[in-house]
Amino acid sequence: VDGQVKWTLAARPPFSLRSVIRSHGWIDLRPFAQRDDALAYVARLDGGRVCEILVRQAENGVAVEAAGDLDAGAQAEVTGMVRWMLALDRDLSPFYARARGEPHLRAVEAQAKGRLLRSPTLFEDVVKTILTTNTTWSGTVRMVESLVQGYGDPLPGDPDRRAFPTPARLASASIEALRAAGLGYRSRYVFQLANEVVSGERDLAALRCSDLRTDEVRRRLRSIVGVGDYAAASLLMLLGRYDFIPVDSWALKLVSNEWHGGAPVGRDEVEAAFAQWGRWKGLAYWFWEWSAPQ
DNA sequence: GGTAGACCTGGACGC
DNA sequence: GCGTCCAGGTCTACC
Repeated sequence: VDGQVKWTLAARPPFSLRSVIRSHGWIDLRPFAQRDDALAYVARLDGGRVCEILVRQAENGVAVEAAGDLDAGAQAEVTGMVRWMLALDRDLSPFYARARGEPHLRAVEAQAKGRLLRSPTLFEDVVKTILTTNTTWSGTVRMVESLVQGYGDPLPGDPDRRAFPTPARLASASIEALRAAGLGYRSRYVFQLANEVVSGERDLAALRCSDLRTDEVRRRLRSIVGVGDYAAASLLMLLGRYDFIPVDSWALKLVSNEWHGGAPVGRDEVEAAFAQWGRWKGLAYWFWEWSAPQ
């Protein structure tokens, strides 16, 4: 259509785009997509403009490409988004130092594992996380797809692709409409969160700043209706706080096979298995190379 | 502070 | 074919 802007961003080494993309399932959720070796994302910028961002591995970081004639302000906004989505500045050196002594984490440093792909806004990640609970992964993919198609702003030139819905757009929907979109009982949670954000009653952006204690961030996340222990731990991981393990049925299975001979275990056993990792507990769990076949 | 029951939905499994 | 169970859990109502 119109022009393209291309620029590069440095990452704190070691960095691997491929490892970020594979860090968890988020890449399968719209508006993320994978295009060959590139990470694609349909972004909605501040003024409401929608554009596609393409990110590729570069020498010491990533090359960013955005369609359309972005002015300096828009370009700066995209830069901020990409830095956040890929956690380009994250320093994992203490984790890597400890991981060197652990055979089950041997590969993390060499493959630059540890960064988790995240959405540009915490709102989007909270909604997506709520949509992972008590369902299958294919269900999550379907629900996010439905939300984006139904309420996201279209990409000019390719209106089948859409940005993630804004809180305002979701707040202006109805619980019934969201339920009909396939969210089931979770529609109430998404609707309420969107309304809290729009009214200013809930400041998710504030949770991104790092000077709050992890306990306090966790308390605030848990106060979102629909966010329980698992979802809060998951979101804390995305925020770079690894003190809690997102214990789901899968985690129970893994720990049971690894250390308990397949006997049923509970949340406590999962936490205990990784307690020695302290503030790196969540990462050690997430990137653990399990010895038992899954 | 801890634990049954209910909850949208669709895919997997047993009969 | 149909019922049942359960999934990357959480809420609510009761102890």
